[in-house]
Amino acid sequence: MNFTDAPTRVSTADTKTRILDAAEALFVSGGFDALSMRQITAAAQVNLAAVNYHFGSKDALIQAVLARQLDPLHEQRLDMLTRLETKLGVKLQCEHVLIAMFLPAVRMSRSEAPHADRFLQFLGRAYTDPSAVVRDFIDTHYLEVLGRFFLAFQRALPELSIDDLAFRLHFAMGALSGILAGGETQRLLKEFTQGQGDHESFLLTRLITLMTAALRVPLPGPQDTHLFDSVIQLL
Amino acid sequence: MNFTDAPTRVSTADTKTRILDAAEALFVSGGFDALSMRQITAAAQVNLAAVNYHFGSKDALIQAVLARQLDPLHEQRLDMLTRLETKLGVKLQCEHVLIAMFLPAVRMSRSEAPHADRFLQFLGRAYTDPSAVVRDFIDTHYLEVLGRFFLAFQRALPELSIDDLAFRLHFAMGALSGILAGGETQRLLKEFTQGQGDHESFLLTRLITLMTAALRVPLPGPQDTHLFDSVIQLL
DNA sequence: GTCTATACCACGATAGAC
DNA sequence: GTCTATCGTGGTATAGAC
Repeated sequence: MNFTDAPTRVSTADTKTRILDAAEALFVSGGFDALSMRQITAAAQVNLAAVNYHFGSKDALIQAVLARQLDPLHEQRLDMLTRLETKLGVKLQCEHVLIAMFLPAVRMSRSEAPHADRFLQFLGRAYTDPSAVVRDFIDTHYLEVLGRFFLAFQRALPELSIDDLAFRLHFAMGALSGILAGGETQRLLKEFTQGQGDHESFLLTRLITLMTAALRVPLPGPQDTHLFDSVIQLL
Repeated sequence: MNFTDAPTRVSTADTKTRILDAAEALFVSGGFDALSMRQITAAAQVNLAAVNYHFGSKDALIQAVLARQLDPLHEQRLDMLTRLETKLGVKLQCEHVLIAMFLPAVRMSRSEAPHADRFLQFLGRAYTDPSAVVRDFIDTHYLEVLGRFFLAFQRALPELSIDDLAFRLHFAMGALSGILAGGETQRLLKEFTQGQGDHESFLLTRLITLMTAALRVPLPGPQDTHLFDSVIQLL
């Protein structure tokens, strides 16, 4: 009496789920560009038109794939931030906020959910994929979470103006993307996956240290450009 | 006796140059994806097959467009770095190296070359374009220059191990991309273009301050993860 | 050597039959 | 819900004119 089949290579689940699974696997392998409707439908063993029927378009399909993985992540991020805020109150530092951003992803990759082992690979793809569809979705889908984290950063870094904080957060988030996109990704993922606590702590601390430095360093005033001007003299 | 024509909307130059100009203009407007062979050849008033004949492929064409603008930039960057190194010797700081990376772009945008005014727009596109072709070209084309700058950073930051420096440079360069890709781009470009020295100094100093902070902050040791561990306790 | 006309194949999307 | 047929557009390849 096997009404719920064990997951096999080609799932016996309904068409919609089969399409989602196939698209997700192909997306992790090669990103959005290297992914055609004909490939997806062939892998999922459904008809070419099925994607358009169930999701409306290729863009909508990839957004459904992204949402299925990112929604729980964002939930955990918000949850962890809330718990840290209530427990620490005014003692909340920007390091804590950064932890609330990074730790849930590591945690989820170790859960016992269906594709948890591939989760960090998926996350790396999603955050670094060059296609406009993926980037737009990440941005808009992040808005709510980012707004919540922005407020937390504001409280942790009251000495920064709103504009300055936005500037530096752009800087710091870009830096994270740079790390993920660069050659360090594999090493990071390996450490994240294999690390038994020590590596994880060390690497997270490392990332958070660099980010905190950029978030906390005081800016020179408009008149305080001695170094720059003196260099100009040399040229 | 006008053998050298004044630049008009549709140049009377040879086919190859006309294609390059048309592709460059369209690239600045909408990026690589929003750019088709049929659009390019129509704008350049040449046959569709001309691109393939002269450049081999659409990818090769865009690489030629990129090289025409970026080669002089890299030359100036290396030149400025060399001059700073010879003048400052062991007193070279990482701020100076960063200046050698950023200032040439600002300088070139104010030169009297044909399309100098559009240069920063072009640069913004080139460094943030999501397409794989553009990114790969930028990366590989940068390798020589980046290697040279990496050595300069090594001398300016002898306390960092090679691995650590590589990690932090990825971080810092990703941050720069984040700034360029984010909503700050327009403001930056505007300041860069309009600024008469004060704004330029201030913004460059601002960027360089954040980067220097991330490059110079000491990392906690492997055992020194108190903050992190204490936070873990809370959750 | 240059340039043109044209054919080719893969893509995403859609209408309409079943 | 599912399928087939087909459309428009993309990059590319080539035969042949000049």
